Amino acid sequence: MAEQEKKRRQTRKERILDAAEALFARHGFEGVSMRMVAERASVDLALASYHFGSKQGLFDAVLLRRAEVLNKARKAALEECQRTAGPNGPTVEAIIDAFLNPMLAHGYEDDEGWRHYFELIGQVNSSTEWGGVLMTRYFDPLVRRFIEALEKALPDADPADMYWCYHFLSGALTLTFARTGRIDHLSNGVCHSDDMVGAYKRMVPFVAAGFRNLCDKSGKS
Amino acid sequence: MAEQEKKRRQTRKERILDAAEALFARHGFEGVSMRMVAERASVDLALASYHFGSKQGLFDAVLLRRAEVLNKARKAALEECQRTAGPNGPTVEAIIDAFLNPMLAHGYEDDEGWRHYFELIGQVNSSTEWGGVLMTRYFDPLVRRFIEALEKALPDADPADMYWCYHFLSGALTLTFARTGRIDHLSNGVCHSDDMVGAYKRMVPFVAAGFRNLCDKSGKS
DNA sequence: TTGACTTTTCAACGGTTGTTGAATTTACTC
DNA sequence: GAGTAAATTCAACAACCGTTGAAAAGTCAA
Repeated sequence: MAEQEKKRRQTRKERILDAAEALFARHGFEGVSMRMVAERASVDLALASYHFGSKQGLFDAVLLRRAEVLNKARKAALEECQRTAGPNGPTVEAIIDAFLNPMLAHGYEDDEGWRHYFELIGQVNSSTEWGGVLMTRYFDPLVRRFIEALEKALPDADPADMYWCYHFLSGALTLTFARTGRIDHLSNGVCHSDDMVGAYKRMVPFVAAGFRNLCDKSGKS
Repeated sequence: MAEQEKKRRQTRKERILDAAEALFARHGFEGVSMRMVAERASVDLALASYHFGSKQGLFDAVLLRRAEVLNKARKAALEECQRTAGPNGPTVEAIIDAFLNPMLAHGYEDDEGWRHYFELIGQVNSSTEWGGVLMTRYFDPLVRRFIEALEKALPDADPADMYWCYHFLSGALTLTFARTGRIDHLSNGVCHSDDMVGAYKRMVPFVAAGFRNLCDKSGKS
């Protein structure tokens, strides 16, 4: 009973979040009006302000909602691959896989919400206005734990090299999952933005090779 | 005389372009008003509409202005490295270097205009709204020539692998040159977004190793 | 200086923006 | 059913938006 009531209450609120997510992803923060959100959510204009305080509050709520889910999934994947690893800890590939796989597990096909969310992340991540603060607040704490794991897998790596390598990974990752359609045009249909499995299977060895080349001093001259 | 007059005419027009470039880079297309541009350029509001037709026309002009310069520099660098290469053509590293070096040559330090431009490119590239069409129109024709060169350096590569590798490169590149400040926060000051030389020196071997790992079948099992 | 032209300014248009206070409806407890 | 608080609607605010037509200023050739 209280369940049914809660469902109803969340229905409107989450409809607003879903609508805002889709619109912010496509048009950016300033390109979306509260009226567009309200109309898409089939809701009165004033309701979004009531629930989230302001347009900025709505934007933050959209960003935070799935960040928590994704962080939990990544944390679990990292701990899992650390538990099943040998005495030397997980390999570079296994750590990168634990970082990427949770995104694929939720977002690689039907789920419209996650697709919009990654589209939004792609924009926020490469925005000077918000990229420096929002991404830091939401994702960096866990990212540091992934980098620590990588430092164990690549013992005598220069920390600066390590951070730059992660930065390259971050750029490739967010652009790919944003699914902008660029690769479709460039490749004349040979590759598809929506082929997340194909992208994922190539991204892991690509960045792993990059990490190894820069951060693995043991096998080099 | 006609020179001096032309200087004056271009002064206002280019002041508008510079102002728009800086503002679009930071706040995006919708986040900038013609009044903001006019004020920053110390110019009447109506003048921007007069010179560029519309806000969209101004945006396109900003994007196109330096795209032409960059494309010419890249084209020259590619042809130069092909001319000085051996009979087998240039190496992967040399081709990637020809792609990255022109950006560094202009934008790695003082030049405020180029810094704003790369900041803008970072946003446009990862935008679903414009990334698919604008970047294609302005940059893809030359990108295809770079990919052709890479296909000669990596003869038996799967074209799909090649396009995905370039896509990863594109993501890493645009994010890095956008200088969002993310890596400063993440690394607690160990790395700096403004250290373009450091980023460049690491990016070339990073992506070259990725290309080799995916596209070089000759040396693998 | 006259005349033709481009550039710049001024003022204003209709339309959209985010937010809010008050009124209304809904949900649930006692 | 009365009472309470949350949820939703309505109407309106002042501020800002991009664009434009007409007037003014500037430029240069003849």
